[in-house]
Amino acid sequence: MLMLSYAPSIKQLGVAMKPAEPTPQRGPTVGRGSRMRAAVLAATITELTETGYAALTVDAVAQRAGVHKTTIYRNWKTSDGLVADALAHHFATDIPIPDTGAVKNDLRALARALVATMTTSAGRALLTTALSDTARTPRLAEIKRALFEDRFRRAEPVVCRAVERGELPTDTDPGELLKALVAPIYFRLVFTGEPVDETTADRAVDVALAAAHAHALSAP
Amino acid sequence: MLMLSYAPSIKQLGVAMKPAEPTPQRGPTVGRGSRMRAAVLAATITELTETGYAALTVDAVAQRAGVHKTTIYRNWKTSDGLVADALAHHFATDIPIPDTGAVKNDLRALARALVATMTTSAGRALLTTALSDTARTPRLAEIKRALFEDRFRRAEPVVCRAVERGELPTDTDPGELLKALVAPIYFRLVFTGEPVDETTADRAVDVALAAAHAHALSAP
DNA sequence: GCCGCATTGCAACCAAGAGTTGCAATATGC
DNA sequence: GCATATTGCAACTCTTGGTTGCAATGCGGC
Repeated sequence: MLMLSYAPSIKQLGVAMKPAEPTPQRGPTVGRGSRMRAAVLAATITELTETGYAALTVDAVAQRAGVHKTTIYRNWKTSDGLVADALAHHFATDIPIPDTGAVKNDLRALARALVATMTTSAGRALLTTALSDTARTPRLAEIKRALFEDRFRRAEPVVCRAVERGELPTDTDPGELLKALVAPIYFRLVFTGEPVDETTADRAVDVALAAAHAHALSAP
Repeated sequence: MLMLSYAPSIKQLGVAMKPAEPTPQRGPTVGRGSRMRAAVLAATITELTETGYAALTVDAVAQRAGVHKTTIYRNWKTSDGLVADALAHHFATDIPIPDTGAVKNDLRALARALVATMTTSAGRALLTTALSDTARTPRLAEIKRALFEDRFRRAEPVVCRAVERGELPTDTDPGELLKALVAPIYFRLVFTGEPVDETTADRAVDVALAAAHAHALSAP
């Protein structure tokens, strides 16, 4: 399905992707292994954004990374594991939790940050990959959970503080409100394909706050 | 096995298929061709629900349908076309548009109908298939559009009638309200995997109505 | 500087699925 | 019953996923 014509300059392109900054958690092994790792993960992300998850080829990733196919198979058990590893590595940055003193500002910051990350090419690749077939690939399902659900949990204090300040009804469920906040954004990204920008984020905030004030977001 | 009937809307979707009627002037021929067709489409749905779209093989569909692989390749141009055809047939039933005289009841009927169709095994198969890789398979993208967006357009009169009755603010945008209605349902189905039932549907109605009354769903 | 060892490159494999083709068998509509 | 279109069947090619044995090379320790 994927035609791969041999390009002699691929090795030059692959190395220029990401500076070898492997963040070795264990000290001594800063050998070629980690350089290979960084190159392969970067190449995987690039391949995901360009050809998509369904058409991803291990050979293409290997050539883009300037590495042989066998090396990838020896360092990652499956191609799903490779993709999951690359996505987790690329999206490992923690979302900053705002605390401006006003719910509306805090939620706007959260929603806009979400829109910002998901409208990048890597963000779209993450969406299509995480939603592709997680039922059969536990590793991807785990990544999905980590990248979507766990971010909720970190954002819940924003809602709790608002309730304590009296800005929101006491029966407001933090998880419900956050889901009501991001659901329309994800829906547009995944289903309708409408353009999503800061206006979309701000409108989502208004909808979620209106629902909370109407006591429609109490604990289920 | 499910019995499938012909749906005239398929041809509007542009799904690649060979017309089963060699003599169109004399009505549909109920020869072996259409029996084969029905069996193959039903087998495709079953395979989708059991093994998923990514792992779908034409051979498996053929064996399940009691048909040879060649027959499928001769009647459908690509496997994507087969899947698109099967999904379009299976979900060709128009959602009934309620008109009870009260918005809340109408929206509840819509939301509950959506939940009912999407919580079946075929509904889940539709979701995972439509979200798998629509960027590279135009036919699946078209099916997605037809099955998600177009249902909105048919449901818009529900909102328009409510505005005319004075139940909703005059600045309410029908599309925005319907998107706010279904987004949390799809979000739970696709992302969080929470159990989705009629309670979820009713809560989505409350959220959407609260947002509309707060003028948060005006035209964008 | 040199050496041992782990890692990588390489080519050759195997397995499986997509898709095609020529021909025989068969059911359908007349 | 017969002509014709449709299906079954087997064999084939091509691509991709994934593995293996062996040679080559880079790394860290001395």
